[in-house]
Amino acid sequence: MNQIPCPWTGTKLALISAAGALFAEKGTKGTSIRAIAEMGGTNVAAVNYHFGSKEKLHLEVMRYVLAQINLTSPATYLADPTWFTNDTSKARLIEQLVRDRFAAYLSPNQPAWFGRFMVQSMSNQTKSLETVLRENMFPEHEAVSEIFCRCKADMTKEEGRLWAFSFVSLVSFYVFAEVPILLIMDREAYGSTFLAELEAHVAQILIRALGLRPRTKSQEKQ
Amino acid sequence: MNQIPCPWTGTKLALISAAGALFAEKGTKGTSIRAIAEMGGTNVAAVNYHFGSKEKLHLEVMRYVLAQINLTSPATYLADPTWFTNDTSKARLIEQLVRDRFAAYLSPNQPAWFGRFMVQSMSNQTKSLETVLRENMFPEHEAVSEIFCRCKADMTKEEGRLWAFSFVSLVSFYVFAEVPILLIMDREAYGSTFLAELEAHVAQILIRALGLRPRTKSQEKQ
DNA sequence: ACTTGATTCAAACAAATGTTTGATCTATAA
DNA sequence: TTATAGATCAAACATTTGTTTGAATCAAGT
Repeated sequence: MNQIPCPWTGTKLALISAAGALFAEKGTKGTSIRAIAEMGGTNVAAVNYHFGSKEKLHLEVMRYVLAQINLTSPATYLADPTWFTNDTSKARLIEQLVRDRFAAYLSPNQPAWFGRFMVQSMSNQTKSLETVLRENMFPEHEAVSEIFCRCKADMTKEEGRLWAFSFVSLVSFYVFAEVPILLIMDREAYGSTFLAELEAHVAQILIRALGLRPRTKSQEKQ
Repeated sequence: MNQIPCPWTGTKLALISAAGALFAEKGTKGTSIRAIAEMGGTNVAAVNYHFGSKEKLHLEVMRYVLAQINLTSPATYLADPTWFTNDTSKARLIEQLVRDRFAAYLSPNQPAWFGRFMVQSMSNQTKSLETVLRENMFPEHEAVSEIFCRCKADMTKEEGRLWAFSFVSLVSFYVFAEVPILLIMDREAYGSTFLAELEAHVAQILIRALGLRPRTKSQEKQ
């Protein structure tokens, strides 16, 4: 059978997976190269051989995660003007954006450490972070801003950016504050029905705040 | 002159301040006791003498920050039923809540490391975190939930908790993602006028999402 | 079989880590 | 002054850290 071309295979992939899981749990500083090597089923020297250093491995894990989550690019929606023809359609787009994010970072289909790893990486100022921000996050954020600009009349570019921040914050909070949230809600983990509730809640806030005409009762039921 | 009673003085205070600033920047694991001692103007042994261990110092810094930010307890607003008499008043309460949070974590009056330190502490699961959560954050969150319950008809306790999460997320994102945000907005730091814009933006989202009657144009001008 | 280049490994390296020790300093009270 | 308890300090402790080294192993090509 044909092999899907993937830049991460064998030992490199094993190290990235191990490092990702450990970085997510204990932080970059908190996990040793020895722990990574052991979980990856290889030797202490492997990390420096394959990646050059611990920090370069960290950068590679970030790239790997961003490639794997395969978030539908907001620019895709932007290219289809039919989304912006009426309020109902705009509302559906917002729901879709929220659904995409939840799927990317909180879906049970994803390795559990994806979300926490990104949060850990975001909250520490490193060169790796700035690199990844410029490569991936900035263009994505601009696209989301543009979407919000088109969803509400008289919205400036700058206001659009603030809406994009609010959008991201509402979703990523459930990754960032997973521990306190689960403690407060008295749950072991995010279940799929709970995630669906959260998704609906977040989408509703944005849709109403944007002043998009809410769907009728019958549509809501469906 | 009378001295205000404060459990943190002298060397202990110097160590807490130094540790807080360093923890905020580099994380708990990323800062050494030696660095803390040097910045605190004392010796390496001081940390273990005054606090017992690095982790106990971390817990003490959390307690210190929560005591210093002196966030107006949401329970205070809850105790005054006049807030909930009409939509305009409810909207003012939401604005007040947002203002309180911004003042607590992003105001230039506060040491710059307060916010980043709390974010760092929240995103790593430690015993210290769980202790502080139970001591301070849980009751506070319950109060915020209750406020939201009273701001919108037919809101269940569980829905109120989700609203409280959304409220906290919208504000704390500007602390958590300070680095990316400043890069995107092309600024050196949060200025007071920019903070005012953010405050207004967040408050507006919540007020509109709650369906509270927006104030009239003349009131907005004022 | 031999060569070559890439990969793996055990061992060692220097530097940095959190913590402990025992002496020294300081201030208060007898 | 002397005694005492608390605070500070330089030094040392045992681990752990990221990284390097050089030999061993493997796979593929000639």
